[in-house]
Amino acid sequence: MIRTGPEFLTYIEVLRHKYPQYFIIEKYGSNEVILSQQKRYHSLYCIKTGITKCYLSDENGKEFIQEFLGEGVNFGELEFFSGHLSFCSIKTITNVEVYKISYQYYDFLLENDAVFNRLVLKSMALKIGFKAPRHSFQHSYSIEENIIRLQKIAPNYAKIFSKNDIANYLGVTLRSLNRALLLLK
Amino acid sequence: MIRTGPEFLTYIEVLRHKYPQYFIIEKYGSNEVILSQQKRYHSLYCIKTGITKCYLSDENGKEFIQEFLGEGVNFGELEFFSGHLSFCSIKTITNVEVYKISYQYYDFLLENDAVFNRLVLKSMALKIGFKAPRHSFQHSYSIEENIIRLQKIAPNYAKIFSKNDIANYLGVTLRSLNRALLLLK
DNA sequence: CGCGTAATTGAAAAGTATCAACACTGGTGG
DNA sequence: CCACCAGTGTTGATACTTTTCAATTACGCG
Repeated sequence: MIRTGPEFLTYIEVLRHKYPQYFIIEKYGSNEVILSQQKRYHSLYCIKTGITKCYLSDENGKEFIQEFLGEGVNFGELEFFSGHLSFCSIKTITNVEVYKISYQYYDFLLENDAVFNRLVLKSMALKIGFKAPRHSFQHSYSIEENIIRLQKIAPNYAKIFSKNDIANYLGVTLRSLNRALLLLK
Repeated sequence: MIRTGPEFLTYIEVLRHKYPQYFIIEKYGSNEVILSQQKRYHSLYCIKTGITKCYLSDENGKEFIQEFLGEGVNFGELEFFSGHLSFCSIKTITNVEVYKISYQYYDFLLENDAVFNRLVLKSMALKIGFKAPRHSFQHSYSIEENIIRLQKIAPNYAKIFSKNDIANYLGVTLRSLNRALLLLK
């Protein structure tokens, strides 16, 4: 449920010793926006500690949560490659530390470090593979079944996420989520 | 609605002159399965001509269409990087020609051709950026609004895709799609 | 012409959203 | 110590949307 990228994070830590000036650590409290959709940024981010949510909001202000991101997951790379504005917003859930790498240095690392390059490719492949089946599954099964699945993947999910976030993650209203939880008891 | 990758295709054609033995052309008729989900493959594919659909099917046999793929889009790369089985199935809609590149050669090109490497990264970034907002939009708006959006993006969509495919793409039943179409008249 | 597939439509059932009221909690200030 | 408040969570009633099921028609092709 919370995607992580330990392999990527480990390698970031290695690179940081070689190029310390490339990596800036930023700290956030809970409920802070790191990236806002439809804006221009100039850095890649990689989560060092903590949990964030990646979401799109529509004009009514409703959040559609794509996924929860944990340690080692990077974001901001899509915009670098595509040249587009940011696709989604990133907001912290817990306290969060991120490594921030300017696009300039990111580009350098991609060109000159084959291991890094391959890890970036792999992390993007995993990102796609993670997102795709989620919507399909949620669509094919009832809310109850989706909750059961959540409980299996992350038994402590209720302690980490607010009810609202869970509802937005499942793509249903809070009311429907509550009814489904009642039926499960 | 139909994602394409002209830039990637152009470069594939260039590479093909340099390494002709790397690229095998395969031809398919309509309604043929090129990739089947949860299987192991050993090649990357890039669409030369024609249209395919990328979908996941659940145990009831229902297809959940992720996206329609057109010229220059590649698939089979996620499995190469992640080492997982195929995420989704790919089935042709029209007649299709694909370039097939073995993972071995793909790997070689990634390591030794920086332009190719960057195009692969870009195409993956676009793939993510294309898929993400779709489910969000479909969820936030009514079926009618989604159809109107389809008509704007692809005015001739009805000539290319069956009603069933369109319903599966929008994530609704055929019955609901038909009712929405009636209401629009 | 007959067959299978695709498309259409109606009626009932199931699922979900909307709206509104109310409970619980922790923190703040009188 | 209590009253108040904001944020979060809970619940009921109703309206609306979508699915399910079933029956029927239209179309392309051997």
